[in-house]
Amino acid sequence: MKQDLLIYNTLSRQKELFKPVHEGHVGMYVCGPTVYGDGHLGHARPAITFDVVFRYLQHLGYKVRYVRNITDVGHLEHDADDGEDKIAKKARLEQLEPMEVAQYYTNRYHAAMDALGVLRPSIEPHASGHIIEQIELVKEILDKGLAYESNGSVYFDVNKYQEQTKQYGRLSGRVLEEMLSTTRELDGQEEKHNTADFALWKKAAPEHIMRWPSPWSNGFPGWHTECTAMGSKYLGDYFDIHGGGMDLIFPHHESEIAQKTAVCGHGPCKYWMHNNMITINGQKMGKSLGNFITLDEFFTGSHKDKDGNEMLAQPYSPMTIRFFILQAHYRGTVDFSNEALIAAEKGFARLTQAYHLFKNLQASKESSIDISGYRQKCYDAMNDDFNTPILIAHLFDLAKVINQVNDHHATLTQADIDEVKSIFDTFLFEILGMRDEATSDNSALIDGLMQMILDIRATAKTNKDWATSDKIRDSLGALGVVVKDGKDGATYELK
RNA sequence: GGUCACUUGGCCGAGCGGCUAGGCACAGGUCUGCAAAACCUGCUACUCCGGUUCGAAUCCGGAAGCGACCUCCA
Repeated sequence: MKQDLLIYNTLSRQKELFKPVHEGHVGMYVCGPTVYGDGHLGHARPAITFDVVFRYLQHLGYKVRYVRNITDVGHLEHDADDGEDKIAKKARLEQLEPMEVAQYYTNRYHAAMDALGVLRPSIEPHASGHIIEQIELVKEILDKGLAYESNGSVYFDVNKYQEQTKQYGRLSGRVLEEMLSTTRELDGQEEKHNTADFALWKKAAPEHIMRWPSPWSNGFPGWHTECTAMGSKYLGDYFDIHGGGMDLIFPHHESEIAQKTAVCGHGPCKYWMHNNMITINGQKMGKSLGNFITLDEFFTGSHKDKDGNEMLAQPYSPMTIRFFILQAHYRGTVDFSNEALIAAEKGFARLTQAYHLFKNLQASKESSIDISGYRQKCYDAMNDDFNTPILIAHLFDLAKVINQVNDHHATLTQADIDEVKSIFDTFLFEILGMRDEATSDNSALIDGLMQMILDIRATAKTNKDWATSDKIRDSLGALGVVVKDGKDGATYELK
């Protein structure tokens, strides 16, 4: 089935019809985590957003190479003049090897992403493993005359680049002249010819332990070189989609475009996609503000803010977090609140409970509801710049249909039942990547046991032995099994 | 200070000029031994002020509020 997919391109600030650079193939690069701390809710957003993009493109039949990097070097500490690597600083504090710290947090990141149902990318390159490629990139930019060496560091010459290309600021909508007049005074700027210039290579201070030899100094690569170098290496000089959080548009992605354009004469990709932020009390959740809640804290339900107040009313399962994020469009902000999370949890439970009804849904000769348009409506939602909230609304409509059939308020033919189930399988599980948390390896056994127990309870009810029937229900309830009496007997749900 | 977004019912959240999503919460009802679930019904909103239009939450102008970026950040 051919689907016309529209993607909002930050570069043009409008939705564009997606046409891959190479027919049938898609190259996608997404900025991954800096592994020097636990992932928080903000990290879940791009991971889940682009996971859905990845899944949907594959569903449409594209062969997708998805690259998401691990940043384990290069980003400077807050006091940028120290020239001290974030990883190195944390490592010294904890008396660990820098790479040990990076590995530790990489493992924890992977565990959290697995729990959230985020598929592993095709390639997950580490910045530290691509120092040579980054040095080569710096050399090329120097050869083009668009960078200069200064005291062992190398800086990108933004002014000169701008004279030649007029491209700087195109992605972020910035005007260079204005920036030059409004940029704040920063320490350690004396090496730069201009405040807008950015580092391609940084000379390491003596105490800096993460360092590599280069033609200019023992040091480390600049903030933006890894994505340019690794993107080119694995996806070529011009690939399809580059993604990341909106806060990376400037300076990170603007600089990436500058670096790539300096070398190739054009930017790295055709479509730039940016997810919006998650806010907490209306403010961006972020490291610098110290108002973030880690994913593990969500899963366990315990997080104290700086005043010692418990922020989480209860634990939230990974699927609740995922559903919460997917219920908003990726370009809008999402405000964290317990109320919204609980609503997401209940909403998703509604969908899974409806899904569980498929196995004992009775087919009829005729369908009283026309469900023929739903599959395409679901595609239409996804095709409109990955409008997952609309898709979910359609699934809720179908859940209602299922419940109506189950209550004999509506009828569906077997073919229509199969179609609805197929839509759920395709869109809820395959594309949105939701996982049915009630299913487990023991589900067949549990199912058998539960049928037996419910049988006994039905007998008790027939005998009007309410004491026994209530005892069974209460005991199961204590174990987290909800008994639901219906017209055609009882069913159960694992909580 | 500069640039760019956003402001929808009790809460979350779609919407891209007319038919006024969806979820959660709430209220009434059906079913039930009771409860829960499900189903039915109700609740009808677009920050403000102008303008364009037969018609605007939706387009244009202005105001207010809030946020992001300009500095590591998803």
